[in-house]
Amino acid sequence: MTPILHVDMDAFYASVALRERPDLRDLPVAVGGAHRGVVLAASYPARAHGVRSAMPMSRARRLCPQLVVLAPDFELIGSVSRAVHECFRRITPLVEVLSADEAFLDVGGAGRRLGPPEVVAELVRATVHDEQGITCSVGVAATVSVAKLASRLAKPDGVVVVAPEDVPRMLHPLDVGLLYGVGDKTRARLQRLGLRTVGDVARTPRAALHELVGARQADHLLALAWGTDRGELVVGRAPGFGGGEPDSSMGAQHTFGRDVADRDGVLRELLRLTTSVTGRMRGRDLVGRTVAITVRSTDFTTVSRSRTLAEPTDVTREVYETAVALFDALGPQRRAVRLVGVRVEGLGPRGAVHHQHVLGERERGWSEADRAVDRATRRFGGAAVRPASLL
DNA sequence: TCTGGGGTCCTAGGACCC
DNA sequence: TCTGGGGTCCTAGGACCC
Repeated sequence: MTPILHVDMDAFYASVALRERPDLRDLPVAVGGAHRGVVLAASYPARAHGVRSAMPMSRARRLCPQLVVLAPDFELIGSVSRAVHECFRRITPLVEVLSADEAFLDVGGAGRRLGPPEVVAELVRATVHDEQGITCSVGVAATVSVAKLASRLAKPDGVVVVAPEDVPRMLHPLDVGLLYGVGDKTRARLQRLGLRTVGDVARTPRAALHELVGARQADHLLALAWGTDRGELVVGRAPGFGGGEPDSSMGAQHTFGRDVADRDGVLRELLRLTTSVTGRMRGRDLVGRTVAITVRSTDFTTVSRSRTLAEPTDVTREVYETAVALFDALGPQRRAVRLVGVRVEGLGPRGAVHHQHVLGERERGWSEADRAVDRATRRFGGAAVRPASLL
């Protein structure tokens, strides 16, 4: 059994923002959209007022009227994230990146060089703090899910080590909602049946749990509840954060500042979103076969529709026309639209596509037009070239 | 000014095929 | 002609994670 570290930045987006604004350090700060947005991260003073991430910003402001709201600087966040991942890889090459601010480190090999896991954990924390000026917390355990729980218990700015023999004692009193994969809905379902703690789940017969949440989820929960999930890392992982397999879908969605009642307004946004998605696809030489749209109405009801094409594509025009057809097939909108989204699924490398038929004149023309736009965008920026209807 | 935006995975039914 | 049984693809929705 090799020790695994789970490293998790403390209030990452907020910490990055506060690095630029040290004058706000002791004030309640939230990063997120000021309008119709949610809290992406809350500083610890803000948390003291009950502000949490994923909370609507309007609610956060009610809880804490003096809350300082900052817009996220995604470029800065991305560069700090890459730098932090680099710190990890200097300590061990065995890094599985989970997201911008989280990773697992297998320090079995580094142990010989650097010492026992708790010493390596402190080394990681000191390095990140010295180089990036932000704090993180580290959990140490033999499996990934226990390490992840341990880092949570270590927050903020600490280390928690869980020895294998301590796993049940440490896990079983915890709320089931802390298990990876148990969100609000599953937690409520389990609670209705009297399963409140991890220990309650651990002691439930497999067959009974199968009935409750399905076979797959049941096996998953039992493994987590006993701390017997995987102990090997998938090095790389998380596309965009450090390699790994390409995405299997790419999409974009937008919540309107004010709900939109007219078709043209929705289609304009669909075109903007499609342009962004297919541009990203071409940038990574990916094509996809299934086009999906999401439409959320004023009353928050959300529908999705998808259509699989005969051939994979990265052509803006094709994806857009499919998206419009899917939208129109919904019929006249009875309620104003709050959000629309476009997603292309079933992605694969462009080179691997064998065309069943010779590309028609029309398709080839649009494909070349897209590439010309991409070149111009690279040279002159995104504002330089855009569809006429977006001007 | 209740409820963002980027994803992944699972389920379940129907079509279709052998 | 009392009706199997997989496997795969497609679609819609839902839950979850960061």
